[in-house]
Parts: sequence; structure tokens; C-alpha cells
Amino acid sequence: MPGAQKGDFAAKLRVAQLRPTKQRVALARLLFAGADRHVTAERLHAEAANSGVRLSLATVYNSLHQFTAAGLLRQVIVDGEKTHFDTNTGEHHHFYFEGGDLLTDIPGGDVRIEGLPRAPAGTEIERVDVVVRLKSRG
Amino acid sequence: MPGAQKGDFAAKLRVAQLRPTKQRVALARLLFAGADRHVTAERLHAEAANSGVRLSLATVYNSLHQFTAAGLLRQVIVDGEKTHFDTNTGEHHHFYFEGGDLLTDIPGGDVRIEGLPRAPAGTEIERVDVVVRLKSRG
DNA sequence: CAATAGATTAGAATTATTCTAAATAACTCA
DNA sequence: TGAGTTATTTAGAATAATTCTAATCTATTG
Repeated sequence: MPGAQKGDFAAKLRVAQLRPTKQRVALARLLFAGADRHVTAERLHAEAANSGVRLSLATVYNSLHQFTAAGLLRQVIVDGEKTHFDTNTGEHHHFYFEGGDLLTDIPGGDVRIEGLPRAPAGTEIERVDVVVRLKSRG
Repeated sequence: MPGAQKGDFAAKLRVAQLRPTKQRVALARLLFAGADRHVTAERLHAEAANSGVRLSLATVYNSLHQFTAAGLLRQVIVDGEKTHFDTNTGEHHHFYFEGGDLLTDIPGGDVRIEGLPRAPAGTEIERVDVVVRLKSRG
């Protein structure tokens, strides 16, 4: 099976109804080749540049949003300045290191949240996000 | 006790080591006169203008941050675009209506979170935020 | 391969927020 | 109270993340 490596990402994109362009495949490789990870647009753009792929920041933004819409990524809002994207789309939560711009996952299965009120009339719960904000111990 | 109304806010500011200027007192009145509330800088600025107080947006930002540092307000990060400030500084969580830019409180006492892992070595938990994201029921 | 729909791009535009330096107002205390 | 000191306010410039635009490319399809 020659070309299998590369084909994985192209196939993944095709399943998501996204044309597997050079840029999208390159970003998909950076995002999905290894373990789950968290990225910002800026950082992913820098990484792409480092790994020899030339693409514009606009394309990174476009792709991150398209991947998110397709369910391949999920947005994590924790710091008001930048948007973080998470390759782990399953149920889970986050540790966030204030200032450090660093996120790590808390497996969802371990966490139970009890006593939440019902969703207000006319609405339904889309998702429950838990962010554990950390500071370094003085 | 004449001037008691106004004095409340000036006193509150003095306790917080903030000089009770006309602008800060006006903002404090808007924020703390009634029930707990959530505001953005832009909205508070508009409200101040409506209530006849002329102050700059920069002052609103300054004041919101100073109030927050003094423990009178708390920041709520839920939507990546704007920062929300909450007059309820006690333990509690939030419902967030996607798109609607609207926040409501979930009393903290009712909610229990179990199964969180320990804070990573060298860090401690500063706060645990729960955001229940709502969408309108289709 | 030609035609077409979709993607990429550079750079301008937008938005929230912060910064800067000058003008103003609050506080101190003699 | 009034001079002097210090903190605050302000308009507008600056910044930073993100989105938009219009033109240029590229993948796909027949």
C-alpha cells in the first residue's frame, strides 16, 4: 500500500467533505499524526512554516474553522485573547495554566458534575465545559 | 443621614483603596446598586452614557480592571470576543447562550464536581469554572 | 484537457483592548 | 483654604487577534 501515510489525512479530509488540498493535508498531519494536542492559529502557522510548508495565516484560520465545523476539532475558550483548538473532540475538560498559555486535558470519564439546574425554557444544553485554572505554587 | 445613597459607593471604593472619583462612583452605582449582573466594557460604557454620565471607554476598562483586582468584580471568559465582568464574586457558575451574548448565574452551592484529578506538581488550583453552553431548542 | 467550483493568498479591514502623554481632579497639610 | 503632590481621566494612537475581499490558483469532473 504505497502512499498510505499521506492517504490517511487526505482520506480523513474527504470523509469530512473537505477537498484534500496540499495545505489542508499538511495541517491535518501536524494536528492528527500524533497524540492529542492543543494549538492556536498562530502556533500552528509557525509550526507549518518550520516543517517547510508555506501557507498563509488566513488559510490556517480557515482550516481550523472548517475542521471544527466538520467535528475534527473543538474550540476551547479559556483566555480571552487567543482561541485554542483541541484535537480531542470527546467529552473531557481542561487544566489551564494562567499566563502560561498552556492547556492539558482532564479525561471526561473521571469527572462528574452534579446539581446543575435544568436548561432554561426554550434552550438545551449543548455542552458543559469545566476549566480548572491553575497558578504556580508560591 | 443625608447623602447616604451616594456615600455607599464612595465608601465601597475607599475600602478597596480606590479614590472615589466621579467616574468610578458612577460606574459603581451602575454595577452594584441592584441585583448581581454581568457586563461588558462596551455595554457599561453605553449605560453610563444613557444615564447622563460622560466618561471615556478607557476609563471603563481601567475601572473594570481595578474593581476586579480589588475583588469587587470577577472576569468571566466565555466567548473569545469580549470579556464579561460579573458582580457576583462568590462561588458559582454560568449558563451561556451561544450567540446571544447573554450570561446567567448558576448558584455555586448547588453544583458538585467530583473526580477532578489533583493539580499537577508545582501548581495549585486557583478556581474551577463551569460553563453550561446553551443553544435554543430547534 | 477544458471548464468549473472551490481553495488560497496578500493585504486591507474590523474589533476588542491597551497604551501614551497631556490635562484634570482628588487629596494633604500647613 | 490654597499650593503642591499624586492619582485619574482622556482622546487618540497603537496593538493583536481575527475576518474579509478580490484576485489568483488548484483540485475535480466529464
